[in-house]
Amino acid sequence: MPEGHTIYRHAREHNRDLRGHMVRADSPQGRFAAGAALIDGRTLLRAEAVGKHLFHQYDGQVWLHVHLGLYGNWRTGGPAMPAPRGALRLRLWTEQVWWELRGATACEVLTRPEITAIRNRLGPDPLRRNADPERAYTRIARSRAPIAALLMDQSVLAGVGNVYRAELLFRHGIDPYCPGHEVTSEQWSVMWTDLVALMRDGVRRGRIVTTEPAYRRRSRSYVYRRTGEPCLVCGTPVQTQVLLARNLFWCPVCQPHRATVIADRATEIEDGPESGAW
DNA sequence: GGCTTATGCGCAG
DNA sequence: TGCGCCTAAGCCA
Repeated sequence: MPEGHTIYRHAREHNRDLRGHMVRADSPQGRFAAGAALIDGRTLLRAEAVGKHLFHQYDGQVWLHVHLGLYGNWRTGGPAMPAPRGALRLRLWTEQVWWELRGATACEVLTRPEITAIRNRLGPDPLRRNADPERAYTRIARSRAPIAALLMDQSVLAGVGNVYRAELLFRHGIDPYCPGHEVTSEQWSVMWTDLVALMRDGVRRGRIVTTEPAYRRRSRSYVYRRTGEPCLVCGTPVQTQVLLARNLFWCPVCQPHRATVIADRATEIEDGPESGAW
């Protein structure tokens, strides 16, 4: 599931497999033929994830930008490369390994200024060590938009998708419709710390798991895609509503309207007997 | 095997 | 606001 943790893993694996190697590239589907021709035969200097964006830097000032969108996916294997199947947008390979890209929203060769422009429009990425949570909070604190919408806005926060959004709000007892400016600095600080831990855990596992161990056998998530099912904590049916064309999931009891209760719940979770697992 | 739904985002209008 | 992307997991038969 391509939220930030997935892209971060891809970048890490591309560095492991391709960095420092002369990389062959083609586009059996033909849609990226010109771009693949530009990459073919160059050495990968570095792969890097920023939010949900993946960048490859090749020698000769050639940059590849990939955004998986909803359907995109990478597959890998090697050394023998299989015959092309389906709409295969891009293949990258060396003597030892191959990578296949299908269904991506964006797959393009860009110039350095274009790469910089993409990076500049992204908010802080919780998976990056130097990320500044205050940059996100500045946007949140001056917005009347629902916090659920702000968390998905990649210019506020980079790498968070629908799953982390829903689960983070549940874990902190926050009503998804709480306006950004009602979220206090203290609350944001706790949420950010939790989000960093959740996303790092996602990188480690290769999947999103947000429930505490006590609930984990019943579900990997508290509310995401659990419409109508009982809330793991209080039993109330999980609610769904479409917000900005995306499904929003929440528990109306555990996520009361606004601030006061939030601190209590966050503490409860952090002090839980199983919290060491994070 | 078929059907439904989905993690995202840019674009048309 | 709704569509296109065109894959894959999860579900049902």
